[in-house]
Amino acid sequence: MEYNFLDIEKKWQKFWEDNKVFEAKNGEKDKKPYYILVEFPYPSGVGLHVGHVRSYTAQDAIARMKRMQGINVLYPMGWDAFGAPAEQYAIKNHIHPKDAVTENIKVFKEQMKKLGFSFDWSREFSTTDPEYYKWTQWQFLQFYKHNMAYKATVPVNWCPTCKSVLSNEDAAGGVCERCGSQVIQKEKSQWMLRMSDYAEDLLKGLDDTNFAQKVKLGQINWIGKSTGVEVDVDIVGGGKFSIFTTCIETIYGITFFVIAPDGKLIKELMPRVENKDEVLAYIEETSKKSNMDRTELNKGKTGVLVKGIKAINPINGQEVPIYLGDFVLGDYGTGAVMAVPAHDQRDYEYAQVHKLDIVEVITGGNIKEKAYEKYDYLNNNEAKLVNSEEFSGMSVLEAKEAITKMLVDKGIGRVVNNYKMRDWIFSRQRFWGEPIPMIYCEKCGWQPMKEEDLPLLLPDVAEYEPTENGESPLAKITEWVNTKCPCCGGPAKRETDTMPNWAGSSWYFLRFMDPHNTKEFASMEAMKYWNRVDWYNGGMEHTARHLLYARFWVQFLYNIGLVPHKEMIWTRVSHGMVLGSNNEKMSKSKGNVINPDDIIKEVGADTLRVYEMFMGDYEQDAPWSTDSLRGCKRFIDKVVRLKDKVVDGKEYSKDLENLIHKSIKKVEYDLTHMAYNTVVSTLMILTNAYDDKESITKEDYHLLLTLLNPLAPHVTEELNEQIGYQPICYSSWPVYDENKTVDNEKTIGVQVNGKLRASITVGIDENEDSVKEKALKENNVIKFTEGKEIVKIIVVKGKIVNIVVK
RNA sequence: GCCCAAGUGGCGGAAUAGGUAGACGCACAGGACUUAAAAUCCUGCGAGAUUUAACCCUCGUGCCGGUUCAAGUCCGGCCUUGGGCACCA
Repeated sequence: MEYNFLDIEKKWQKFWEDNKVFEAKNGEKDKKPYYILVEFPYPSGVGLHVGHVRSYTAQDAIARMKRMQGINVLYPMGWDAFGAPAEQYAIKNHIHPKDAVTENIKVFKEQMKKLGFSFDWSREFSTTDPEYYKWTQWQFLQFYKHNMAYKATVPVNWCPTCKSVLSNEDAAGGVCERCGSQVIQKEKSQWMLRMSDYAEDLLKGLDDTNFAQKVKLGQINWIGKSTGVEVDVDIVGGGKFSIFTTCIETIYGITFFVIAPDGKLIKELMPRVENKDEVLAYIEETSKKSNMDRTELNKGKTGVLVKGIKAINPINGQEVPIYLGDFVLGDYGTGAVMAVPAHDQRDYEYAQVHKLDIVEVITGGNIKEKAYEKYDYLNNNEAKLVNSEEFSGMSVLEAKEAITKMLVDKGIGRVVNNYKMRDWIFSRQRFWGEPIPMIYCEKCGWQPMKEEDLPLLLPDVAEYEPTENGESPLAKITEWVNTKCPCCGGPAKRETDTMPNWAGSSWYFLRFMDPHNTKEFASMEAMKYWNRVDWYNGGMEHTARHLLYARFWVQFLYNIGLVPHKEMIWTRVSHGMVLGSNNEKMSKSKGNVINPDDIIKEVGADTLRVYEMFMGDYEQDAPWSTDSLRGCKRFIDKVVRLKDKVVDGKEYSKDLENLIHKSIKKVEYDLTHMAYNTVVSTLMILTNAYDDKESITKEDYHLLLTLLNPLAPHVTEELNEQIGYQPICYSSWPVYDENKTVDNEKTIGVQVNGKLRASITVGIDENEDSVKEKALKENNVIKFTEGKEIVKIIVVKGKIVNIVVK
């Protein structure tokens, strides 16, 4: 029997929409609130990906089950629609990005509706809506007013051919993605957010979340805390600088210092440098290299001696040379390092290239071949200091402590933490983003716009190309740029850079709690009601950056009293990708892309949903298999056919009761533990058991349909209606009876010396002696125990018997 | 290089607290129904030996070792694949 899934799915989608079944109400007191979130998509021109279907279905299933359990579920959807692709598309096709985005959103929304996701559409918004970005801009002003936003000159990736600023992604490999020319570094004045001030709080805040461990680790790695000592170093003939090290125990091994070519220090030293030309040339060369070149090519080998200036090793007064090397970064630590070639492989290679001394200060390695590094000597209890004056003979840990203490006591050392995480570069030289609401006045400097003048709308323009010198296209619109200074009223100019894509997505989950508020970005009352995002699902690719930005944003809002928790996201989980059938990432060029629309037409949304839940471990990548999809269609068809076996009956069939209660328990547990694939297999087992019977009761059938409903909502509603029940979306989730999930009898294995030899059926409360007796009577057990001494018999109740013989 | 995850049949994968490895599905093979096909139903399906036949006979969860009455699961050491970070001092 065929069922007409296309009509059925349309019918129920309309029913849910007409009856506003999935709209969540703020402040509902009788129900527990629960906030389920999936990352809102970037509405690209290619439409929804089958990967979206996987995570949206998973969260949808939880939402549907929880609603039936009487919980007030918030499951919202919106659009993260600012960003470069829409702008590129607009440039190519000469249409306004707004129009492209509107069109794409329409397609996405239609696709989502066709999949039957139970989103609360009444809360929908796009980050590109002025009513939304008004508040993004407002929040930027709060950052500014609390001295958390500032202007700084930072190097950006610059393509000299396209005359355009590139993101790190577009400049991968040091080559412009569009035209292939060499990317260089160009200094630009940019808005920055003081995110590094929050490094420690972002680290500590993780304790107040329930993020998956790998997500936490991703955050920790990104923040990159390291504890070490900052030491002042005097320069021969006056002046000084500082270095940062995590290996202070090796300080006697210093044979040179290396300073960053892009740092401040070399600029200060310049007047005293004897080989100015050489040094300047090296600085110039470095500035041409993108970060990619600096990190990937010529690792640790390039550099130039700074002639005429020597530094003094602070611990023993030795004079050593100073080098310029591009492996030292101007914006990490102090922009200068002590080089100990004997105990750092990078310094070691550098010393070899530049023919510098290598002095061993920790025993245990073979420094003739390579550096004896931290990782190795810390794991060697025998390692002792040498060539280190009074510290010689100490263990590494003793020396670390003693040397630190001495430097601190002398006032030339400080214990400090450094973080890899930098401040957030918040400017983009792009049109399609939130305008930054700042105004520059010759007299008053940078001034924030008045809050009541927000939103600062993006103007309509005809051209989206950046200017010759890489300014945002907004710079070309003089009538928009020229304005009055909010402070003195004199002539002033607007900031023409826009915000990054990450801005709008850093707080959208707060807006969903109160999306129509015109007075605030979200009321404290609404946020207190929903409390926080209970369950946030997204791809692993966003766990580092998006999540970190969002947490930073929220922590700032918390610190100025605008949100109820310092962490507004409780659980964060990630899903695996849906790969092409060839086990590779889906892409147009590989020709392995599956379009959900085609699948819906062919087998229906319910089948697609069930298949994507069944395809494998949710957190793991899984390849697409059309054969397996058909198997899921067969399963749904079987459920449909079961209707012919239904007879009246308000109770579960006696012989199914046990399996039914077990199934309820397992489906409920697995759904909330992301074991979606076993939810499907459990329901297949139940279906097969029904199918083995001549007839089943209406109640049996209704139960199966209810359990399957979160995954396959349309067909289950239809069949449920046909047997005369009220809609499942208005029904309660079944409650299992623990007593009825337990088997009265169980078949357990009997082992002899750990090898399975027989199986016996035992009662649930059968005493140990009786079980032992049964086990020993088995023919095969006798065969293996005959003539041997029974040492002991282990009986694990309901599980196994193991007879140990000698 | 560092960090993380994962390695189980022909394939996707199951095994919730160390307790009968391979649930469920796919593919494949044989059969039933049919004029035929599709659909459906039934049977088999890790490897190997042995056998007239059958069997819980042996081996088997990436490799080597260990702990345990018992290891896919725990411990130590490797190998491979995928992902993230990467000259971070």
